[in-house]
Amino acid sequence: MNEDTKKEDRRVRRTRKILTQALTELLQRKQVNEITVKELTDLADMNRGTFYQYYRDIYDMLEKIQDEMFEKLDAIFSLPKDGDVTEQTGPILMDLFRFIEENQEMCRVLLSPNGNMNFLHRLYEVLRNKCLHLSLGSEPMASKEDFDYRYTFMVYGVAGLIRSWVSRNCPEKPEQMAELTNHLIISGGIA
Amino acid sequence: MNEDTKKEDRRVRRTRKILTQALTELLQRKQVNEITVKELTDLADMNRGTFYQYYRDIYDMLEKIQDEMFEKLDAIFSLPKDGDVTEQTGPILMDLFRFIEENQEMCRVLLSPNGNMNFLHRLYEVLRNKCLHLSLGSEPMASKEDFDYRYTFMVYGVAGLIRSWVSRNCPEKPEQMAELTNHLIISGGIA
DNA sequence: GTGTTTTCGAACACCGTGTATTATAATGAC
DNA sequence: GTCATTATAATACACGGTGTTCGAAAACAC
Repeated sequence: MNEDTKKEDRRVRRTRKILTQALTELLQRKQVNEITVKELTDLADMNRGTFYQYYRDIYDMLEKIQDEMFEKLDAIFSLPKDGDVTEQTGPILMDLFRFIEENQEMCRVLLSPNGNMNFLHRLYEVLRNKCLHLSLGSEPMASKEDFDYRYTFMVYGVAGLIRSWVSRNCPEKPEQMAELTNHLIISGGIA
Repeated sequence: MNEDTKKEDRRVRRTRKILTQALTELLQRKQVNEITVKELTDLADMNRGTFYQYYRDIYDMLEKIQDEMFEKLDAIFSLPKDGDVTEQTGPILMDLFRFIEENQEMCRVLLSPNGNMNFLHRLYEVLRNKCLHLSLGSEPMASKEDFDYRYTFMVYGVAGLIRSWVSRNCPEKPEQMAELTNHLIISGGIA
């Protein structure tokens, strides 16, 4: 029994899981704003009042699900790595794409047109702070703003890759995507 | 009296304008899902029933506002250009950034964390189909998928530039942004 | 001015919301 | 297995926004 589960009753895990599954299913066919708590709990075959024991409303639920995802992601990036390769983006990107593949269903939904802009922004922050520490020093000269725009260009580019990948149901392997990404951000004139 | 206004009663224009202004104001301080029709029409000092004469609900309104924006944008890109410079992205990007600057308030809201993923996707489509016709043929060899990912990387990169720009209240001139963008997509290894 | 169109004010039923209460069932510790 | 604890179910409730309707008043185009 690990750190995550020991605090939770088995019923709580079950309830959260079923609710999340139901929400994922609903999000695949309609927008968040069209989803009611009643509808969700009906689909989950669950008492409506139980929902409110965990979430304030549908949006709160979606946010909490995202919180969980980014907590896990942070945990992955906080793991000690072999040797001292903290400057290498390759292995980090590998971890990233593996994680996204594992959570592709939710990622696909959240990055779709019906998705959530906040999710994209949080992904952007993670990419920027944890995955893509690049030195743009090789460029001859650039202002602070210039640097920032280049960085943004690159980070959003990677976010776009991820969106495209999951929307196609992840046909490429995470390793391939990590390699492609690495290539694009290096040969992409921003390195 | 031009094509756009002749169909509309002055009152209709006024009503639409006031409602749009009120929505823009509300969107700056709260999320879409927290906005009610009652609240909107109260702020607009307008009968609630009048709202329903034009929109089904808040989301419908937001969508129709976006429709208008992209219609205008399409119109701009359909304008005949001097000479035969259809292969040049520079002037097109200039038009694009000028348009975004003019509509920066709404763009800022729609690209913020409280924003609308559908708007980003539509922007993506416009960029891809109208603004960034690039030949990636100079690359030695690439599969169809590879090409697509590179393209996505670039287009999302530009979308990121736009988001970053409007979120800072457009400190740079549209011309500067067009130039920067042009530089990034050309020297950006994708050319 | 006249006919038309829009907005307003008011009323209405409807339904999801959020909360509370009690009873029942599942769980974990022993 | 027993027991105390905790989660879920069942039900009821008031509340408020929704979406629609109607006639009256106002604004409009000509």
